[in-house]
Amino acid sequence: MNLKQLAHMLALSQTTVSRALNGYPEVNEETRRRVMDAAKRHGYRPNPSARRLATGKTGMIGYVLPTGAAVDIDPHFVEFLSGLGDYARSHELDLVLSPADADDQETTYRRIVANRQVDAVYISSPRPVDRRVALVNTLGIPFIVHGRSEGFDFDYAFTDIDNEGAFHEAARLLIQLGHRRLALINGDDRETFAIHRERGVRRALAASGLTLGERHVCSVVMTEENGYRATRRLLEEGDAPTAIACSSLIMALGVVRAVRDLGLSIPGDVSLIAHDDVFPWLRPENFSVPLSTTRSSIRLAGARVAERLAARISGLEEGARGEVWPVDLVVRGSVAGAPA
Amino acid sequence: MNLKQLAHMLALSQTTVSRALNGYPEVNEETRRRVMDAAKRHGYRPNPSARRLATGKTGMIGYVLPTGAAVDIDPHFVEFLSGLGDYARSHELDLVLSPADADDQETTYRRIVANRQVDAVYISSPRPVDRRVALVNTLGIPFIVHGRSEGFDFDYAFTDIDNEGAFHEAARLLIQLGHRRLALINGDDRETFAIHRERGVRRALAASGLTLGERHVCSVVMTEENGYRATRRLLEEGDAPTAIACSSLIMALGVVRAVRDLGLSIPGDVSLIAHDDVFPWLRPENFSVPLSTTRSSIRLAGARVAERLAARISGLEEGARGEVWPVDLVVRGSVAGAPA
DNA sequence: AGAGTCTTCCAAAGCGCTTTGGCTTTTTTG
DNA sequence: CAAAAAAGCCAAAGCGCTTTGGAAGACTCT
Repeated sequence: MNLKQLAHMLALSQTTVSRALNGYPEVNEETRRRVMDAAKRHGYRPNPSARRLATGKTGMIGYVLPTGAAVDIDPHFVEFLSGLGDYARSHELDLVLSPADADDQETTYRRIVANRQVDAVYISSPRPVDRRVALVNTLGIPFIVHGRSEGFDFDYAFTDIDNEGAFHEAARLLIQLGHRRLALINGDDRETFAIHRERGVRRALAASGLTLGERHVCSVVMTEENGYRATRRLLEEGDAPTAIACSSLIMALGVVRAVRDLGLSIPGDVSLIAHDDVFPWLRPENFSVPLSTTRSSIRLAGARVAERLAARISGLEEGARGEVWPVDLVVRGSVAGAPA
Repeated sequence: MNLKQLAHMLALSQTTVSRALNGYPEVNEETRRRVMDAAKRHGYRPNPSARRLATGKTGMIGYVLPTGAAVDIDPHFVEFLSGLGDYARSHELDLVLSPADADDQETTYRRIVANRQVDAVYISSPRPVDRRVALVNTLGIPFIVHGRSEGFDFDYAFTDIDNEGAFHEAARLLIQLGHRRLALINGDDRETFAIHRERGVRRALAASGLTLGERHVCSVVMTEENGYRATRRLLEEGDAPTAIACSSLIMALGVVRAVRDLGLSIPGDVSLIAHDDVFPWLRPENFSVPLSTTRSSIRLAGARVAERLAARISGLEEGARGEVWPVDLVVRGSVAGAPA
């Protein structure tokens, strides 16, 4: 059933039917009702391909997915997606993932914009002066950055959490408990979130006249294994830290394992606070020693990004508004006063 | 730059240019070269929306993503996606995720087929007599099932691993080591893979005149927490098993934690074998006690599914061919002879 | 040389929708 | 009550591509 047929059976023109369906004002309310009614009764659904061609609107939001044998999609992605999808569903939006060579995403961005394959895109895991942000900004497609990039001469729209504040609070708590040697097991420090977290820790230390030892901060891909290795290294060297801040729950698993393997205990010998993105399948309260965390649901962020993208697509949101969400500090059993 | 302009500047008709570009035979080879050349030089790319409208081909493969506040996307998904994306990229295919109410995916399937939004779809985590498989089969869109459904009166194309064989081998090994009381911590037993795994274990036990105790098999969502709980329950009750087969590495984390919390050891008191889907961020060889696994890369499966979908789209693959991949049994330190 | 066959190209008709510009008819207004 | 404005509808022109049905010219064959 296409528009032509529907119009014919209503003895109206395609123009009128189209306008009635799309809520244009220049059609009699009764006519509109008739049309709407007939459309529903016959299950008429405008052909999206045709609509696309005519309007340029696709009803899809895009994401350029870096791929390659050596590229691992972050498990956070799926949780973010969960939130995004949930919102998208309620607004009849689809999500298109365009796989790209991790080293050449530009081509793909240009393609999806030039081809008008999507109405808007989002960018995740940004770095300072992220090229993707600059590119997408000049290409002129609506977009939201999940996270923050920095150092541009333009503003843009983003949704981020207060990583610096979160880790500042975490470090401050540890310092208050008497810890003097903190360590930070961080994610990839080319990404902004990691930079912000480190900054937060340093700021808290500095406020008490302390510093973050050079060997007490490390930046690794956030795997269980790397958490383990980093912790072994930290605790086996001289000048071992008495408290660790950790950028992910998955790494924290490794931290816990390493501490135990060394015959030490949490929080007796080492206090631990990790960042929790709120995975349903890995809960900090269920660690052997319940884990203190800085908590922010990445799923909620996904839903929010979708919401903002939808708003931008329909012109309800404009401008370069950035928003920063506060992060909860949840104290559980994994922190205690510094050992004597 | 569109076809019209390109044709005009070449002093050819749109027909010829279109045909030259799409490799039709009825065009002079030299003309074709000229066209190809000009197209490349001017960066001409056919508008996909227009092509879609004309041909119905979208260059996209679809996946219906169940969503909802209570729905968690399986972390396996992202790894599968990784492989899928990697292959899709090399073939200029995009992936569109259509979020659907988890309880009403049918509407979404019907929509994407009726609207011709994608050229093919894949289905994951199938159950026996899975409605999605039946639906998609009648809708007549090319599809591949990742996993297996059962009990239909028709055949279909799938790519699956030998879950039964894998768990049969694992159980057989444990039995050979003298274990008599095995337990299985399984995934959702409404899904085929879990059913197959249980069947494998039972078959191995039966071959030695043993059975799987009713309380020795459990079916849970595959989280660390559930692995922990299941293990506590298993080991604290009478008639505790001396060996555990576990359907996922994430649950195995919980198993290990529970065993340790009970003051027991692996493999001294309990032997453990888990299924490893090969996550880059969680490796069985890095468990405190290196974990024996049945191993099959879900990422490779993703790439294979993409490959088959691409083949089906271009008509290179037909029929209801199903393929079943063998699974490696990798023995590491977590298994040993049964305690006396 | 004339008929038949390829080869190579083209004009035009879709694909199904939106939107422009215009034409009636009805309502408002001075 | 005539003129102006508003309301309600339509025909037709796109959007940019593919594909059908020819047609002209080149080639083969008897």
